[in-house]
Amino acid sequence: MEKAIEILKKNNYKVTKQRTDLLDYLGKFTVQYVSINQITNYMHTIYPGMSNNTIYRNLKEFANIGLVEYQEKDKTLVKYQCDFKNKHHHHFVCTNCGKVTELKACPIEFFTDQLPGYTVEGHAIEVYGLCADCTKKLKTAKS
Amino acid sequence: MEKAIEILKKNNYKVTKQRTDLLDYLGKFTVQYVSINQITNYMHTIYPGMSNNTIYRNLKEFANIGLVEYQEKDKTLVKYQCDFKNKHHHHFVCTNCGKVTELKACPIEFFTDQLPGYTVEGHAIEVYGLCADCTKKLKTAKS
DNA sequence: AAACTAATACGTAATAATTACTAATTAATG
DNA sequence: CATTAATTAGTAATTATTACGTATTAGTTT
Repeated sequence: MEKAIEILKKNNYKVTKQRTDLLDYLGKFTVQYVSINQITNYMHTIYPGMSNNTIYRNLKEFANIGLVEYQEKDKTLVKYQCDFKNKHHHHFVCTNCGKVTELKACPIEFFTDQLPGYTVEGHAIEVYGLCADCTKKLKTAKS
Repeated sequence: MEKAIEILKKNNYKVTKQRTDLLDYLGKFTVQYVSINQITNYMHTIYPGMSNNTIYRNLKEFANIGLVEYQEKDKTLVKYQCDFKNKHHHHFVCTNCGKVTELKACPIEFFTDQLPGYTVEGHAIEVYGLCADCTKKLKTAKS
């Protein structure tokens, strides 16, 4: 979590105990998402009166500086950054076990190529299905 | 709207006046999204006591049979199907004027190729930026 | 190390957005 | 036109998010 603290400081955010505890918790979720609701429940065990505002604001700020990623399909789910060296990437989400796999290649040219004169500023991509493990399990279950 | 009614029937959905009126209204939105909230307001002018349930359920059903498309980024926005001949496609959304442009090519192989052993069931893609018109306008505005 | 200050958090409430559920209504079928 | 299964109304509950004034605190300065 040292890296997260550094990034906070680098972006002129204060390092509060609420933030470090939130980041500590989020750090457990790098290959799966966790619901904001569950985060709130957990944080309330440490800070019983913690404001929703504080949680929502911090998650947004963390996302802005690349510490946290929201799930595209369901914005009530977030996870800790899984690749600090390549913050721009997309995810495969297993619909069975929830495991998240980072996608390396990003084919944005595919789209920019068919949009002459347009200014492409951003894009969202997310792929769903069964991870390799779940594919195996479900195949053998059928046979 | 004849086509929409046909598709409803083909999928064993009853053709109610609420549905036809809803589809009539949605039909105005093929190149831009409309908020569910605005839809509700409009429908209430025709059916003052119309239930939220009815609107949400119908929108979901319409989406399932390809009559309606949700915006990926903001699920409170929907639009009428813009391409019945190629229902699987993605959208570019102009962040300035809201205009939606259909993307033709879909590079899903890019992702399946890097996911050996996985079962890819679906994906969501959406591209954002300025459409050609808004790009021009904003360029000339600067110069 | 005390004081300062801008950022952050609290506490409470309001607002959206969505879903739930039962009774009443109605489209489609024969 | 009678039947029935699907659909809708009406009402309320739940979930998710935002708002805002006050209090607290991290980081800085004196």
